Amino acid sequence: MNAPTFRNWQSVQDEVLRRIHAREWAPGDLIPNEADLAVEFGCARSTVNRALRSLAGSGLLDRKRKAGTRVAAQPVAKATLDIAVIRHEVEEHGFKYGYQLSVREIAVPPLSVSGAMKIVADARILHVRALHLADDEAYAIEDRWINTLIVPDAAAETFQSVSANEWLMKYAPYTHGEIAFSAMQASAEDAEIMAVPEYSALFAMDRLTWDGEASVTKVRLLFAPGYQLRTGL
Amino acid sequence: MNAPTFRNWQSVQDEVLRRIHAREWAPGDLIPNEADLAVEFGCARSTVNRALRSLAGSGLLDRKRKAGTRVAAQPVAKATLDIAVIRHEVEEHGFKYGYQLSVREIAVPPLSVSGAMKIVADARILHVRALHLADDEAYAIEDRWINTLIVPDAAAETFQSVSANEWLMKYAPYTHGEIAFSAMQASAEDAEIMAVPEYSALFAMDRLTWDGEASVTKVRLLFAPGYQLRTGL
DNA sequence: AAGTGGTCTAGACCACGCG
DNA sequence: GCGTGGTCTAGACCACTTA
Repeated sequence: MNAPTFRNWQSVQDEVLRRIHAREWAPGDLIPNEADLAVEFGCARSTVNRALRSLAGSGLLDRKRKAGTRVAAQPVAKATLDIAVIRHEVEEHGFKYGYQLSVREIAVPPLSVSGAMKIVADARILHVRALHLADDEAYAIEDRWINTLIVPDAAAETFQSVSANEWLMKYAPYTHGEIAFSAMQASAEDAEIMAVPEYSALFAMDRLTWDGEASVTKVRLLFAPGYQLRTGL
Repeated sequence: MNAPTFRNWQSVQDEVLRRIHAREWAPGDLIPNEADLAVEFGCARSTVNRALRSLAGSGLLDRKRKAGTRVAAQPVAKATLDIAVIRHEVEEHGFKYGYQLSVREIAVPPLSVSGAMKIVADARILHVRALHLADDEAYAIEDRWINTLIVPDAAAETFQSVSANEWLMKYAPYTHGEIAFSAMQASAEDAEIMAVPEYSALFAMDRLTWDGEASVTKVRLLFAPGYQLRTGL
């Protein structure tokens, strides 16, 4: 029954997980502090800290100075999604990637776009629409507005062979952004482009990225029916 | 031009971000090793390590032993989603939460379910269907199968006042799981339950959780039209 | 006021994986 | 082989928060 010593932070983490799982530490319970656990586990406090901090990061523990560490009563599952360049996503699934540019214009965006991007309502910026294909079938429609005041280089790009999706990832760094997922009915136009029935349910991903205070780009990706965004828990 | 010293790992991280952003370190570039950076920044190597490890975790750097640290050429954006209990989600938006159980039965699941859960095809397990409401309007339909071999306590729960969604979060720990998001057309039945037009586009979240080798529960949540899953980047 | 987690340090050893 | 990141240690100081 003598505890083996734990030699690395992952084994400490595993042991903590085991105790939570075995209900030795039930949801809501206060667990021993780092110093005590370090003694018990036979390792340095920083090792315990690393393990517990990581678990707190994944939502399983709630930590507060002075108050101590508690097992989360209602663990909020944290799922991490990897949002890659579409071409890579398609090729990783073993399909042939295709790309068709349909619109490239300098235009005044709708108010919903200029408002979200915090640019003056009558500013003319770059608008790009394109279709991404997997094995010659529609994969996703990209509808994007690019703030050419912030990314002037984009104005020189034709986006005929390299998608804006890919180009921006490489040449337009951002400091932060927002992303939203939803389900949308295909418009008549979208349905025709994708060659799917009208009112099909499409998976929508809306992204808005910022460079400091200035918006970089706003994009809506509409994925063909059947698309799934997956990850582990 | 004399470099200020960096006193904590976040300021080191900010400086590294600045350099990447300013293209002093371009995508694909090899950056100095930890020891050198520690000297330059006037801090301990472990501080630099913490900063770089964190950036690698968010996909902005690629690190390999011996090969060193490179700025990611195609940064894969990592978005972290917080999947909370539905009741909390609704209440946080300021709505009144409601819940209606519609089905609670012991039944043989369809093959798609028993297959995914890796249970024998004719096993009878617990099936629950329920509607979650926000301000008396349909918010989400929950359709869930619970492996009562693994979670025997669930068989004693009526789920009449506490949703399975909430109960399981508290009493059925899991070691890992999978989650998938997609868009689906509302079936006639779903549309009626939610009081929305047939074929509306619904946001679907499928989750399957495991306790070691055994499946715990499989759930599909269908969210009413308009639902958005949001997060930062 | 005092206990807790958050972080930094300086040094050390190790595992991986290029060359 | 050997340079790199990955990690551990023992000790220290600090910031936050609760009692």
